[in-house]
Amino acid sequence: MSTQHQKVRVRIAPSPTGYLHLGTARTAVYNYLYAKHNHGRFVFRLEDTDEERSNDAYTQDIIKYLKWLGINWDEGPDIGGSYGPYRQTQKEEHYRKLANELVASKKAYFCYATQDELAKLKEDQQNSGLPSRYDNRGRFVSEKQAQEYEAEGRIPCIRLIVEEPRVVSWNDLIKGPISINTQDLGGDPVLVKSSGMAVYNFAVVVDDLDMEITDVIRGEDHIHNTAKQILIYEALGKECPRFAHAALIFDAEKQKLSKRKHGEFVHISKYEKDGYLPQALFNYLTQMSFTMSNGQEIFTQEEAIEAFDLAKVSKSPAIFDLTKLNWFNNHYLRALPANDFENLAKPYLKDLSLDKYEGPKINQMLNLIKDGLNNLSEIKEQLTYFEPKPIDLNQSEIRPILDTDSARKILRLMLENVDKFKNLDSPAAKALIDEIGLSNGFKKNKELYMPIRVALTGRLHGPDLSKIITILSGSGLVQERLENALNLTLQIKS
RNA sequence: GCCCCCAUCGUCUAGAGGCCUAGGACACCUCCCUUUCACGGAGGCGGCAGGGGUUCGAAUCCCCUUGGGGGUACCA
Repeated sequence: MSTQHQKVRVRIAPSPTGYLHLGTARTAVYNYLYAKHNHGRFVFRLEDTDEERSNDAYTQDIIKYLKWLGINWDEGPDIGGSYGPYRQTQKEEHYRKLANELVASKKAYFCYATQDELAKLKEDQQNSGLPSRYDNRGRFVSEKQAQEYEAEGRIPCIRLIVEEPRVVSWNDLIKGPISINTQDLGGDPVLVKSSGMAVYNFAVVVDDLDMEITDVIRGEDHIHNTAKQILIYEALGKECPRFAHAALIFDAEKQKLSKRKHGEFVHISKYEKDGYLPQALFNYLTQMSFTMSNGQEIFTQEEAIEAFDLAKVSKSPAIFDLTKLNWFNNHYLRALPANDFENLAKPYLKDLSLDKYEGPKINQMLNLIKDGLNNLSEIKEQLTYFEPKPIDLNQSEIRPILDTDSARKILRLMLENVDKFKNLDSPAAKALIDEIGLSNGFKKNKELYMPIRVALTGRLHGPDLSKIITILSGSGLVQERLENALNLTLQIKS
């Protein structure tokens, strides 16, 4: 194949009929890695032939989030390139011209069948238990009949003549050999709609030819399209690129990820908003169906480029596993330099009333919980007890810890010494708690620490107690909460 | 219905006929670290869909069955 001597050129060709989707992103990742691995070019093109559903807001979203993921293209509608235009709607004339040439060379024909006729055909076929397909009737329309249809005002579409039966096959770079009989393709496929716009399968082939695409890497939902497209390449007298079809991404019920069923969970923007790092998502998407030979799972984009190999991409579908994504994201969050983490985390504090804290204390809070985060949107829930609001101590898990003589004693002792905690760093605060406890017969155990933790946070679990006190000190909240807890447990006693 | 693709722990996978008593990761469980949680460390649970072949030998090759998925538009 001559393509083997050419420089690799691949593309991602989304249609702007929805926000950037996990499946599209994964396909983009594969194409990008393949291009970079082979020192080739990566092209971004818009397949906007569906004028009904296309929307510029979707285009902007797709571009934004592909870039967010760290995927950059060498040519595209936004940056241009020497193989443009990169939007199909700008190539309408071009497609039509090529289709007309196919008609002139008797490889295609005008088909005057109406939507109603086709619907009737389909219905009849279904009623008689036959597979529904176009019956190629338009091939045999006489010149005279055609003129009559024209006179009637019918506007034809253009269909490709497909030889049947015949086997179309290719060696898929992911799946291996695939063969499809032309009889199963549904009849002569439309090339140009009666609206004058090229149909997806035709526009794709023309574009891939125009852009000298050497490798087409896409989802396996395109396998039958590939057979049709190979036929179009042939009719055009051109050689095909190589094809690779990746298995789809499923949900936990093994259903294809879809906007309809999964809503915003398939949108990349959802993950950005929830506080997932692009490197985590990129890493997860890459390793989901691809394993490095040494088994390494955490890797940089550079390492992925170096190792990527389509032959090692799994043939079977993978279930999108949020838990595993969380693991990756936790890893990358922890790996972030403190400054970067703080800057990324700040926006997630906006729904918390933390005005009374100074910048350094805010940063301390964030670093307190950094190691346990799956994503940034978990920050809010984990820091609520720093807000100057009352704490609910009557929860069934919490209350019994306060209602003991020993708890009342330590709370009272802490209150007596509360001023001493001001301006202490956390090791000093820890030493002071221990000193207060030990000199009053406590041991360094739950009995000493848990009532304090519960009084201050209303929770059984959380970061280091002395660090919490350090941040809370100076706000007046330590004293207020110790008093509240003590009063509560004294009330119930009397 | 018809066509195509796929089939190893719950999930993602390693495995290209002997290295497999099937390896790793996530999740889960136990223990350690520790005042709690998280992080980290050490263990554990758990799988070749079924049936026929081929072979001295099969998770690996072939066939059938079953299961899952995708496609069957003048959508992309």
